[in-house]
Amino acid sequence: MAIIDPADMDKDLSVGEVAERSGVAVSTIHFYESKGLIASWRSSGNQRRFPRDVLRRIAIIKVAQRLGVPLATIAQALKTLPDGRTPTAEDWKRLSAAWKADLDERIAVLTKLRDGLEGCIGCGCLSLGECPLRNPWDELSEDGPGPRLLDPR
Amino acid sequence: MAIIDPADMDKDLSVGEVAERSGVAVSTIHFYESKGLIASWRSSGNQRRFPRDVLRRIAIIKVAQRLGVPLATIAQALKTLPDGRTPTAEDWKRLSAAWKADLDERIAVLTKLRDGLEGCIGCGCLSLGECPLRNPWDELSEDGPGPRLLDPR
DNA sequence: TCCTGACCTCAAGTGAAGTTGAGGTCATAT
DNA sequence: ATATGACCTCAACTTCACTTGAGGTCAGGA
Repeated sequence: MAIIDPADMDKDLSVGEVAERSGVAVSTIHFYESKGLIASWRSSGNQRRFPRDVLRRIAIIKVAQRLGVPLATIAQALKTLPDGRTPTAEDWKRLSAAWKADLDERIAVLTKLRDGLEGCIGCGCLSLGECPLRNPWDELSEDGPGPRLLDPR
Repeated sequence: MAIIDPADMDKDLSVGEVAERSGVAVSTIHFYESKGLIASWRSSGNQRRFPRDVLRRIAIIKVAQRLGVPLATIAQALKTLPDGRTPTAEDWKRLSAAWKADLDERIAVLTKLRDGLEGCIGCGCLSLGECPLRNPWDELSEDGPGPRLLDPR
């Protein structure tokens, strides 16, 4: 396959074409489909055929991942989009605004952590019960009290 | 065992005592030992006995993890500390300063990402090759060019 | 007709940071 | 004497986001 005939521009895409045009591996596309992030129909020979909106969906997935959004959350979000319709700028605005809020919060958490660290570099006590670096509840609280994994990703 | 006899204050600690005083699970202590992050000797009955400096080491491990440092890196750093000697404030200063630099950089990366996102929320193009959100090399470059996982943790 | 390349499925492996479980030992309290 | 609780080892399981591999199908070109 050498040159794309303009008449084919609105044809659906094979998995290899999607891989090439989106920059993700074929296996990743299979994987995303298995997780319900994207959808396809099958050709007569049982091959996947993807509507073109899959490219935009994959773009959204990849950006969201850079923002630190887990795939399961992305899947939720993508389910709010009409099936097979290319996500509009409006859709993107809605999704990305939500993710930006998450990102803002993660930045805030890390910044507080850094400030706490700054104060503690000189101190060095690290005592459980006194050191703000060791006790998440104080100024560094992330998500309210209660037992919680200390994972500030 | 009810009240700690002050005369026992300089005794080595069992794994259960370490767990209680450090706030981590016994299984985690086993795991850290298997990874070389901490060390112990064995009692006559083949039980682990930890020198008291293990508490401070675990404190350092936990703080480093909050900062996002992987265990393998922490292990490297801890190997620069004399065996069995409680890490001094000086030691802590050295280690934490290095980790703070990492943290600063991660905050910087996320901040750039957020700014890029801000610009792109209105745009919505997401095109591979044009959108700064999709192309790590531009203003958002993390670590120089070359193929690289897009994982801004 | 045969070969090649793109595609298919399903299972298993990767790595990080542990957790869980089975089966066994040891010391002490009743 | 026995039961309890703390400890021991080793293997397998967990989650996330994929990748790798084995074995098989299908369409087009020489």
